[in-house]
Amino acid sequence: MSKRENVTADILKQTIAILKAEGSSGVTMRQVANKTGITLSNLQYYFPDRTKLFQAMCEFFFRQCEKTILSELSTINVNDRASTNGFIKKLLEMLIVDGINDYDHSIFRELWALMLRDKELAETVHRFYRNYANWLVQLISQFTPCPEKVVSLLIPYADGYEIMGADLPLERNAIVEMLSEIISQMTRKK
Amino acid sequence: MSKRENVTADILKQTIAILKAEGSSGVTMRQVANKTGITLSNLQYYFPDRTKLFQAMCEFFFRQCEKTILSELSTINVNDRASTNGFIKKLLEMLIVDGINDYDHSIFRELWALMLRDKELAETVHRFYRNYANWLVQLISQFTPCPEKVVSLLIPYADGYEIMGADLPLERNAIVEMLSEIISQMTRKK
DNA sequence: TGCTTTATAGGTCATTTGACCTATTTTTGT
DNA sequence: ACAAAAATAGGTCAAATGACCTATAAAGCA
Repeated sequence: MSKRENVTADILKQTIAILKAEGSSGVTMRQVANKTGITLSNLQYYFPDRTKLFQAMCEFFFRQCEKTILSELSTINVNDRASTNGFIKKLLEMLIVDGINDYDHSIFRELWALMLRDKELAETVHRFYRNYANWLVQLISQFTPCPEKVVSLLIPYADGYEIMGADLPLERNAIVEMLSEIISQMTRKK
Repeated sequence: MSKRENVTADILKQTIAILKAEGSSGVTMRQVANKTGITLSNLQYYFPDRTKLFQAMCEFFFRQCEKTILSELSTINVNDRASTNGFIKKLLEMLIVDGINDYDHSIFRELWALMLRDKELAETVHRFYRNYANWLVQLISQFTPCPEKVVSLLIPYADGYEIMGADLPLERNAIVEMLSEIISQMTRKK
């Protein structure tokens, strides 16, 4: 890896850490430089302005996210690829989590707000979601005849559940059970 | 209404408008004062610091939200309270919308981010969701034997759909149809 | 009417911040 | 080894911001 790649990776990691800890208004050029252990001028050499830093951070974050998702899903494939129900159950256990237990979730919340006023950022986020959806459709298509339906149900639900799942009248277990039933019914019927 | 109530209501409306237009970092004491047409000092007389302004805005916003939801739902009750399917379909049409078409949705995104670092704000948001869920359970209980399941499915899904529904493999119509089927199946089976 | 409370106005101050600018120093390629 | 490019450092500046402070003006009330 070149110097440039190393330093920029360091910068972007620290940027994400600050975004998580202090929110978007906490991400100042000076804060990022300090946390990275470089000078402000040096940071500005790599990222001339704040907007470029944010855009780069966003792309870096999603690349990292994709890795995380892939490695998490590889856990499933080993054990439960045999039965459809087993696979779906594992998938649900993975997707339906409280935001408090999800390290990346705070970053998503920040991006959902930031993308409202930054079209380039918005496009990056939407591109991630489209990739994620397509990729999950492919994965699931071995287990159900209607992968698009399952994915269109699960992804939005998982995002919403991270936000306010703790305030629902049903416990997580009951919800996972419910979704599991819904999906197996979909799979049988079609 | 007393002077105080009038002025504070004006202030909070403008605060929300700025939050929507420019995000949380755009909400400065001076901006709010200007938009409201009062001086900075006068604003600080009503809200001594930024934190108090945010907390008050959040509560004001949710009060306003509850009114909106109630008036929207009163639209349904007149026509379609007769058939369960009709009611559910109308409810879905109302809940499953793209965030871009929902005026309040930007504010929610800001609050989801802000509440990560403000416990008081977080409690206010969670209280809103709990109220909303309880209230929707009550409303739906006339139409289904398992209102908790329906609500636990719909609220998180609606929030998630506003965020990334546009990136799903299925069109909105197909999704509304799918959810409608899921709910009527729930209602029949139990 | 006069007195007290409420409301409004103007100003100051230390800090923070992003964007520049101009040296040096280090690395790279020849 | 040396010229060119890449990287790092230090400093400046104007603008914005939250928090205060003090002085009027308006309203409410005795």
